[in-house]
Amino acid sequence: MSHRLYTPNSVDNTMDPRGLIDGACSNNGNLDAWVGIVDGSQTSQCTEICAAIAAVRLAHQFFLNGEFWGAGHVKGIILMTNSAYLVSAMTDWVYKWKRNGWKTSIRKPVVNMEDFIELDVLVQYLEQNCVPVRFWCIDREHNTFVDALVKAATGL
Amino acid sequence: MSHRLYTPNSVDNTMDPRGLIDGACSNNGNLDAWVGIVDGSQTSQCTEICAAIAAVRLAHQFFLNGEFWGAGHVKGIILMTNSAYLVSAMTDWVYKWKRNGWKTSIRKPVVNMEDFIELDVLVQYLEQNCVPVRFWCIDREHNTFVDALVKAATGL
RNA sequence: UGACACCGCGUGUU
DNA sequence: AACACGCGGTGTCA
Repeated sequence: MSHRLYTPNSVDNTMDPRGLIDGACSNNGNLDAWVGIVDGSQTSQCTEICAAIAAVRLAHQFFLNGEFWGAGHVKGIILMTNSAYLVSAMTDWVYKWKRNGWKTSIRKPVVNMEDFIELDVLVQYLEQNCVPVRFWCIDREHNTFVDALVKAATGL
Repeated sequence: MSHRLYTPNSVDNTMDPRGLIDGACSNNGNLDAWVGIVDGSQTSQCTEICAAIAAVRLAHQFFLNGEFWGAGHVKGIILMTNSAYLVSAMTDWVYKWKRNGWKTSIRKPVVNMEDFIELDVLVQYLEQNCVPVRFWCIDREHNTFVDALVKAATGL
């Protein structure tokens, strides 16, 4: 995949490990926060999932491998996104999909199945290692905080 | 029934009497063409049938009563809809239903029986008066023509 | 199992 | 304003 991954260069050691993620596709999408994905060939939904995957991978390095900032100071992560699609998928639909063989409500195959499986595996691994992972949906109006992080991360 | 019926305000006298019909339910459906039905309490299937009934009633006034545009210039009507349910029902299933006492393939009563009967009576009456009635199923992709009529009829 | 319709929500791009 | 991508639900039939 030809993703561009954004991560903050310098982060406060005591920062609350809540993750703001965002995905964008094509030439005008360069939003990011803790983790952002920009890809020109994927669908918008795919970039949202890939951003979540990258964020959870960071969480793995942080919590399990202790590569970032020294581990052990926090108890879980919260992924905040404006994608109701992503939140509903990871908090509701995945459980049905794993039961029914990844079929849509109209019995068609789930389109981003592989990415969702990858994300789910990473999340479940964290959960089993006592690192709760939560998905929060935040609305467009409350993105002032996100914008600030975007500017800080991209140096704009 | 609390239907709203749309018909064109001014129609060319020589217009081809092919009917584009459409039904929608709830608050966001105000598509129409020659005949459109909007209802907030019926099912989507019911509105499709009701739109067909309204269209055939217009055909009655046009062909049999001569109320519209002067009769006698055309030889039949074609109802174009995107509802495979309506087309299959009127071109295939009704004949079985009239034979088997309006029973589904799993021996349940046909849900919109009364509306189908009303429509069938109107259609048969036209047919017996040498006015052929045909149902065509048109797909979503070829709705450019329909959209133009919708805009003209609704004044958007 | 398949088909069609209707409705709702969100995202992305121009 | 337009396009496309994704999901859920209900109503109907074969």
